[in-house]
Amino acid sequence: MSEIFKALADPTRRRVLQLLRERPMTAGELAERFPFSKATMSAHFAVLREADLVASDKRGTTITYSLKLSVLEDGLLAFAETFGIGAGRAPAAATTVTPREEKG
Amino acid sequence: MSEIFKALADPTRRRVLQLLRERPMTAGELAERFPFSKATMSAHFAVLREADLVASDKRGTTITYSLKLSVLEDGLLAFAETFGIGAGRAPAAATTVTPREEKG
DNA sequence: CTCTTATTTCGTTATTTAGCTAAATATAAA
DNA sequence: TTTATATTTAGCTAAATAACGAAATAAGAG
Repeated sequence: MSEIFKALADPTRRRVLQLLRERPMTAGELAERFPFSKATMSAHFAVLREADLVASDKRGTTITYSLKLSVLEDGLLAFAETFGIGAGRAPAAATTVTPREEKG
Repeated sequence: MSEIFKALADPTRRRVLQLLRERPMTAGELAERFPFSKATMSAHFAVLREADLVASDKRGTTITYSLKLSVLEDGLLAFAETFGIGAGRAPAAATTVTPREEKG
């Protein structure tokens, strides 16, 4: 959960995800759309991979990234539901919050 | 947008929001439910305030925090809709992403 | 005014993050 | 093998973050 939100907290990474929404793209294709070095972009890709928000497919020398929309969707939905937001049946507010640490 | 996700990226802050979902609570009430100093918790509250996810009401010497659920809801929904997630009518993927910086 | 309580702010420290350049790796082509 | 291309990794710096204890602030009680 934290990893997803951390990934989404950076505008560059959000834009990468938006680009991948249109179609899968290689690391280079993505990188040239941003004013940062390829190394910096590679680090951003790593964060997105950590959060499991993208899949990477190595083909020869190029790596193609694609959006794992279902992971993003499930993550956001799961969080939203704990607040009774969105589709969920708005679980009663009485449920005491479990003050447990992440399953990390 | 970044500020909301940054606020949500920390598990302590997510738990604070969950607690506030039940009822408004003072800074002290909230703080005593966590294993951190009041100063540290105060900093977390500041981040939540920055993101406009909580309202603070000063009454005498105590400050009562309450969840601004609509801000959380609108924020998540707005983001989700750009991905065609959830309620939204799934806008066509053809829309080119605007590579603009945050309005911050 | 003084004391106590509630909360924040200040000053410090350790860790993480985002950016860079340069170097390493891996694959394909010649 | 050498060269070129695509990408990541390594090493660095500056800035941000999360934590602490101590000091400051604000307000009510005596």
